[in-house]
This record gives sequence, C-alpha cells and structure tokens, in this order.
Amino acid sequence: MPPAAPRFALVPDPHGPGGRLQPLDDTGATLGPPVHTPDLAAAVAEQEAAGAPRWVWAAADSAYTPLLPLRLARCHDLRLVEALLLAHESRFGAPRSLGAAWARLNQLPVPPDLGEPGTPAEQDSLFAPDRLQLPPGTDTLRAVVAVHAEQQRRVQAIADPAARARFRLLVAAESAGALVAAEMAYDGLPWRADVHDALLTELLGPRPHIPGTQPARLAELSAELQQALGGRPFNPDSHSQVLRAFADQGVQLGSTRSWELRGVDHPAAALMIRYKELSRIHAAHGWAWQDAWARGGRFRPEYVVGGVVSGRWASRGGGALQIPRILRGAVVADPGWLLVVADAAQLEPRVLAALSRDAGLARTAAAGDLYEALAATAFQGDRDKAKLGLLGAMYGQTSGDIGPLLATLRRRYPAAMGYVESAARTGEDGGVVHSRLGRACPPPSDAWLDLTEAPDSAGEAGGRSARARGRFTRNFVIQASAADWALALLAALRRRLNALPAGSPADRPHLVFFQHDEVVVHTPANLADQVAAAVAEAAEEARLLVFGDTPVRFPLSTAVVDCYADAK
DNA sequence: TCCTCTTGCGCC
DNA sequence: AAAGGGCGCAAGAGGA
Repeated sequence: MPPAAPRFALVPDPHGPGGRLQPLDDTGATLGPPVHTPDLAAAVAEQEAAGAPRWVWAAADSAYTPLLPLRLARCHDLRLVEALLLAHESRFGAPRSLGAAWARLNQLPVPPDLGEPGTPAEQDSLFAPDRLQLPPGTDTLRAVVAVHAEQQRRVQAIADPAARARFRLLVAAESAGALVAAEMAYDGLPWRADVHDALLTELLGPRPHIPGTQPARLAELSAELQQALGGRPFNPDSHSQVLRAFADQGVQLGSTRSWELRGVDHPAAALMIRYKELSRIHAAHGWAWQDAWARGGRFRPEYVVGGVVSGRWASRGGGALQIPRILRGAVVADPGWLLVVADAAQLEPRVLAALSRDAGLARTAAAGDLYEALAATAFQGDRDKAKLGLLGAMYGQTSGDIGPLLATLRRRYPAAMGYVESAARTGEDGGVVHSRLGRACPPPSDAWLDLTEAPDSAGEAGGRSARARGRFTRNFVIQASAADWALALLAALRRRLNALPAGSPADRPHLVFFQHDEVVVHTPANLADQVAAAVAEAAEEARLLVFGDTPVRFPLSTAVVDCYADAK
C-alpha cells in the first residue's frame, strides 16, 4: 500500500478489477511511486478508511462508476475542473478531456471532445471506451498526475486571494457534483411502474396492445378535432396541417402554441389544447419512456454535471429534469423508506440580494416569502406584481406592462437593479461575467447573431444581438451563482448523509434527485428526521461558504413524504 | 432513407 | 416595432 496522502491519483485498469494509485500532495507533486493493485475497490476503500483523501481521476464515469456502490468522500475530477479553468481563462469551448489537457501540456495536436462537431462518435466509442482521448501508448496515470499538477498551478495563478479561494471551492463543489451524479445514476430514482401505468391509463386510456398505436383518448380527441374543424382528416401533430385546418374555418393563427390557442374563440381550440397536453405526456413520459428508462423500479437517467454553462446540471435520456408534475405520483419510497423533498424557496431573487449586497432587498429576503415581503414594501401588497417585476428584472424582460414595476424596483432597490443592469451592459459590450464562485460565461459568438431573423439592417441586427447577450449575462450572474449555492448544498448534504448512522451501506440515506434548486433524499424511515435536519444544515453551510457574511437567508421548504407528488 | 432544422412544451 | 434566462426531447418538415 502507498503511504497515506492528502490526494491519490487513481486509474482503473482498462479491463478487470485492478488499477493504479499514486500518492500526491496538494500541489500535485508525487509522494511515492505508482502502485498497481489487483483489487482497486478494496485498495481505495482501505485508503478511504485511513483518511479520506481527495481522489484525482480523469472523469467520474470511467473512474468512479466502476467502484460503486463504494462511497468516496472527495474527488478532483480533471475533466470538470479543466472545463472550469478553460472558461475562467477565456479559452471557452476548448476540449476538456484528459487527452486534450495532456496534449496542451505537451504541445501535441489537441483531440476534439466526443460529441463535438467533427468527432466520429462511432469510432471513438469503439476504440476509446474510457473516452479519455489520450494518444495511443500514453501512460494514463502519468497523464492524470501531470494534468492535475498543472490544474493546481493554474488555480494558484488566480491573483486575487479571495477569488482564488472561491474558485477552489468551486473546483471542490463541482467535483462533489460528479460523485453525486454517478451515485444517483447508480441508485436510481424510485419509480413505481404500476402507479405510472395507472396514471397514464386514467389520462390516455389503457396501454395500446400494439406499440406505436394511439391510445384511445388521443384517438377520440383526434376524431373530435377533425369533426370540429370541418371533417377533413388532418394530423394534429403537424403544425402546418393544424394551421391550415383552423384557417379553413376562418381562424388565422400565428402558431399552434397553447397560449395562443387559449385566446381563440372556437370549439376546436380547447380540444387542440387538451390533445397537445395528453399527446405530450404520451410521447415524452408514456409507456415507451417507461420501457426505456424506468425498469426494475428505478428511473436511471444520466446526469451531466456542468452541462449548462451556468453550472446547472443537464441530463441525457429520459428527460430527467422535466418529469411532469402530473406523473410525480409514480415516485414512491420503498417500503420502510421515505422521501425527504427539499427545495430552496425563491432562490434566484435571494441570490440577487446576496450578490448585490442591496440592504433593502436583503431585508426583504429575510422573510419566508420574499415576494410577499416585497409586495408589502413596494407594491401595495400586490404579490403578483412584485414577483413579475423581480423576475422581469432578472430575465431582462421589457414587454407587457412591466415598465412601471421596474421603475419602482429601481427606486427602492438601486443596488440590486444596478447589479443586474451592470451585468447586462457588460454582456452587450461583449464582455464576460462571472458567478460568485468564478464560473465564467462564454464570450460573444456568431450564435448571438443567428438569433435574429431577416434583419432590416446590419446595425439593427447587431443591436438585437447585443441586447440578447445582455439578457443572457444579466441572467447568468444570478443563475450561475444560484448553481454555485446549489452545488455547495449538494456537497454538504452528501457529506452529512454519509455520516449518518446506517446499519449497512444498503440502509444508507442517499440522494436520488437534484433539479437546480431542489433535492430528494431516499431514506430509511427512522432516519428521515435526521435527513431533514441535515438538509437544513447543508443549506446554511452553503450560504456561509458561497456568500460569506450576507444577511440573506436561503430557507428550504422541506417535506417528508411517501410519494413525491405529496411534497408541497 | 438519413440527417438536420424548427416547433412546441415539459421542467427550473 | 419589438420588446424573458437556461435546458432536453419528440415529431414533423424538408433537403441531401
């Protein structure tokens, strides 16, 4: 066994249960020679028990997933940290695989990331199962050690000590996210197929015997629609055919969007809206979805840590972050277990209050219901107006009757409004903004120009494009700082959950869902109260770590339930 | 037939 | 006149 060390580089063998370890110090210097072990999981567990080092690996999916259900406390995920550093160094979009980082370090040709344009995905999935993109013959452990040392150097190079400390926190939190994502994919979200099936049957009629056939309720609605629109057959899933069918009845629609149909005075409009609602459930989360994603009592999506530039997670497969509320009844705790569901109330306006240090907004954010307090202070008690105004300010909305609301906010909360307006100006001028912990937004690109269709003149297109980017950077500082807080919460919560007394690893409370500002923990019933307390403590820890001495509070609304649908 | 683009809607 | 941020997914449209 290598000696105890604060960090270990870890590389699994390409085939089989073995792997290599090498002890490192915090700068990334080696503290001993590489050691090969025939049983990597056992060797890792031994070191973990000896002192919970930070495990340094190329990427969690190749290094951590094979070790599960082993739980590790800390890691440094080179691929995720490379992405953070590249963005911070204004080299946004450069490939972030271990191979790419190694190539940059050694002045070699940089391989594109898998899934990026120009990469033959098939070839790589066949010949590089670990997706590391290293040149053939390269010693993976050597590359891990070298790239890690280089990353530590780059973090150390951040000049401002406070910004450097926050970026270190970002590196740790993002890496903790990699642990959580791998564990959640492994454990899965409890999903009762029988309950799901009953919900679908209630909405759509029984499951069709022949796959691909329309369920009864959709077929009925189709027929009723056809009748209501003159009797000629048309496909309600085809926008152009729907537009034509309505036009034939003298109803000119600009689109087939539900909100537009809602204002249409024709009996077919309500049918169309209902058809779209049900057909969406059927297509996106129906029986085919269940067969593909929710087998064996668990829904197992793939989470993509840092999949959104703001630091929010994305997901691949199964629409994990878009589970319709109407189907959440299918998420039911196992017998003897419970779900602890906690979501941060009005996270983004609170983040704005903390970021901008606006004393007035911070006072408002001390209340349980921020919008209610805001309404009482500035909008004669009209909560809807307060919410609309604040969301409009955070998103850069200018339409509707929002002007007076924004004027009120600007007068009452000059620091907060100044903060988002300054972020917007930076974006319009082509600049880069950062989250609280230092996540950088991408620079302007042609994509912003593509937003504009049929411009009257280049100047106008440029103006629209600049304003679009201003809205993006305005929102980025808030959304990304909210993601900073959420990741810190996740890391703190995970640590607390792993410290709870569990009879065996299988009895341990574990995270099963995370959606931007909401977490769900699946826990043995007898530990539910302790889990609920742990969530609250983690939220407070995240507040202190990310925002320091802000008076703003980030309250959670927490529910201990048997079924996800019963939360809030 | 395959592929990319667009549309629309689910979630935050 | 136009005027709200971020995603993933499925289906249709339309070109190669």
